[in-house]
Amino acid sequence: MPKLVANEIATMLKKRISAGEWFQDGRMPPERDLAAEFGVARNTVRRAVGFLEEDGTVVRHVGRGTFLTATDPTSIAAMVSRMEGTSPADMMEIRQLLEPAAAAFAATNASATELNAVREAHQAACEASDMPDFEHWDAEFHHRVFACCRNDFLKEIHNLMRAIRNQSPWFEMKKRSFSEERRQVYCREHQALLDALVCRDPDGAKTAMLIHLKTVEKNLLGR
Amino acid sequence: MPKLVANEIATMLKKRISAGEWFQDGRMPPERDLAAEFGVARNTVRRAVGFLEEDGTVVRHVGRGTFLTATDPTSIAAMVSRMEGTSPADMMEIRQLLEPAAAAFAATNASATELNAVREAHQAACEASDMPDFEHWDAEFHHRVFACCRNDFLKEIHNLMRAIRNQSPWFEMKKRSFSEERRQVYCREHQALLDALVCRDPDGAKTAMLIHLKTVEKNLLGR
DNA sequence: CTACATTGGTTCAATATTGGATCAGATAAA
DNA sequence: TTTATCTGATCCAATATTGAACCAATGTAG
Repeated sequence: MPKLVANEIATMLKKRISAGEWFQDGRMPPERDLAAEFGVARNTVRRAVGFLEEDGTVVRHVGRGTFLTATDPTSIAAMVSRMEGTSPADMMEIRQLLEPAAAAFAATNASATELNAVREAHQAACEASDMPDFEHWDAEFHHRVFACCRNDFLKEIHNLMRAIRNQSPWFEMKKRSFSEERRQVYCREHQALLDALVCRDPDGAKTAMLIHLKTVEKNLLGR
Repeated sequence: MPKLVANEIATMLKKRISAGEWFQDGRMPPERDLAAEFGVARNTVRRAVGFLEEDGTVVRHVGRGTFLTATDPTSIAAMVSRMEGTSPADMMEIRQLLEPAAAAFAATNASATELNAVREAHQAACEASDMPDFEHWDAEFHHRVFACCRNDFLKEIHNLMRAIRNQSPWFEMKKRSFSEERRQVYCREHQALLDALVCRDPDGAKTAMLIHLKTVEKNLLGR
């Protein structure tokens, strides 16, 4: 069941743990200190830490303190939690690695039905009236390109990237960098990519995707 | 200025949900906040949210809040479990996409310390006496190349691939395809890659990695 | 060893937050 | 007009948070 402030505090604590905050001695600050730091009552911190105790990321001892359990860095859960802290710059670098290649795969592998799905997402993005609507169809467009690749693993990697980018700090960033002018540029670039796909032109698709991602990077990171 | 009706608000909310706005903890803002944000009475927001509740996209709890029900397709756990079923062919395709690029990054970004770590893993693999030992240092060699990339996300993707390949069906496959002769080929190819890295030759490193992975693919998939 | 400070464990009453429900009046469309 | 919808307001019920006090286990200084 979802929780409120306590849950948010638990999330913050997890982030700071996975960022390596208290790894030197594995000991967390006292609950009273955390309460003061977060500006909430100790009871609330206690609930938050209770959640961490439930998933076993932490153990508590009366009179001694709260300690991190030795998390296996090779566990998939640990990897995923580290991935969630991916910086926008790192993410864009990998997108520029994967997505042009995916576009090239798509040009040779896509079925007519799949290409139609890409086209539909493109048109919906072009007709979108506001930022969340456009954002949705933009993401859907990229996702449907990956769906054409016939490589399930690649598709899942893209799902992972999409999920990371859907987290709130990213959302704020995208909202800041959005403008009607940029939306129209994106639509033109999507169109170029779509054209290359229907022409079954792998190199053209690859190039079109790379150009598009360079634009996105410039808008998002401001460089 | 068009008037906001409950239905329109409902569709706006749906868009924002599908754009990933509140996925971080699945909790929507309080109705009173939404009412203020949309500049509309709370009753109207209540009807709008009521529609979302009817389609089951949302559940409401008195005193707690309104929560998204859609967790599944975007759940990271679900993605990872799908990834675990990745076929060797799909995996090799993505390795050939990522690892040559990673090798190129490594050639330009690696510190001397990191290059030494790569060399150590290479030597340990060359001196390995049995297949599990070699397998370990081989994986470690590739991992240390990724560690040179200065892109944490890329490093984690490689961790993920490594974890998947460490599962038992993969191990059996690797055991079948192993031979002393092949081990020596791998060592020579690793050496070529290492040489390119210490020469700070991105293109050479990329090519060496690609050649190596083609060999691995041929041995593993028999084609 | 003793005395004291620190820290997590527990409980309780008061307050704040949040969704649920209803009503009278205003506004707009048919 | 009639009908439907939105508004602004009020109260209720369920849940969360607060602030405080006290307990028990542990560590530390003397």
